[in-house]
Amino acid sequence: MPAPARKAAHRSVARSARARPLRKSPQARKSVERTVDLGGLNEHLGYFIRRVQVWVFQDFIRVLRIVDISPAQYSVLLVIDANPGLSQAELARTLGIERARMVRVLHRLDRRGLTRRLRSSADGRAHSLRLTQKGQETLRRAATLAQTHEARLIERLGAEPYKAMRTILREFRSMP
Amino acid sequence: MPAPARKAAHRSVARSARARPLRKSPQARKSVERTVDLGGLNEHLGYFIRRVQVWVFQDFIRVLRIVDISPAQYSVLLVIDANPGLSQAELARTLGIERARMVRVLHRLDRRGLTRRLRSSADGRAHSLRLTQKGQETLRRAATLAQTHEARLIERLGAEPYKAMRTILREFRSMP
DNA sequence: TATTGTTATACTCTATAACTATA
DNA sequence: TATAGTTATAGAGTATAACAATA
Repeated sequence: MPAPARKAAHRSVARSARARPLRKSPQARKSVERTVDLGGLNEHLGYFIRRVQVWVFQDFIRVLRIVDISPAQYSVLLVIDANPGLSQAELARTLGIERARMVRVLHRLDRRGLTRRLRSSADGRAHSLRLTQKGQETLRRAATLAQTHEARLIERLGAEPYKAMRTILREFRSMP
Repeated sequence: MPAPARKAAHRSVARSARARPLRKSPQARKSVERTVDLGGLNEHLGYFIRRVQVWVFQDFIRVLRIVDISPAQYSVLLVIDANPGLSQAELARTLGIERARMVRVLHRLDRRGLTRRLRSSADGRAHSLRLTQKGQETLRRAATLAQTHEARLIERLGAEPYKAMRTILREFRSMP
């Protein structure tokens, strides 16, 4: 359910300190550039959650570019793989993606030959979702790359903080 | 730098268990609806980070609807307030928002009379950003509401996990 | 009546390229 | 040559409403 990004762009905050003449103007404005104060933002966890989340998506997209699978597509493939035959509505509710949005996501995966939509035998309205052979192969390749991404996240957060966040957030997920 | 949402929509995963006849079809498909397996997604912290982040934005937007301030706008107001006179480029880099995107954000805040863009005396190219009187008042009201949101997040995560994540993520932020 | 898949509309956000005016 | 502000464009995501077929 993410917002893919094409390229790593955002960097901000900590810019690589580059040596420069550093003119002594009244406020020495230029030298301040690297130390902008976040102000009250420091008191909002949501801001920092957003920053990590953006980093995660950018890294994920970069690492999985070879297979051209976005975070949203990856989540869809994994859930179909784990629940063959489930419907679009079930899938959408599970991942928190709008039903209307899911239609396009699946259209695209179908066009690429990664998924199939069969008429459900139990419910005439519903589609029964499956991965194709190619879909399973692509998922396998994607999963390997996704592990690389995960390793980078662990390295970046530190093993202990990573485990701590895992415990905390998997709990959060199941809440009402 | 967020993606505002109009209304709380996403719910998914844990649906309020509703009593139902529960027909005993071969796979009892319907009863499965509430227990769709996330599969390999369980091994990706990024997925859970994304879910909390979405919750945070939705809650923030809902709580601050009275003042009509989005997460992105709020972050912009806070940073300008803490660094009066900074330029658009500095602001954009600090928050990880594209320079081009920042133009529109500030246009809108200017139109609402919350911010001002003055010509910088030090650099003829740059704008010197300030909050107006109205901007400061709006920020004050927004900050009060944002504290309400923060309290909800703490309640939702638990005080200890909240503090733990705060420590972890504020560290993450300053990394290269 | 409610749900499923679908189409359509409006808006936000990201990424990119290009232009101008300054430095 | 590089940077600041700007405009424009393409694509993805979100929120909503509405519709036909089916339950």
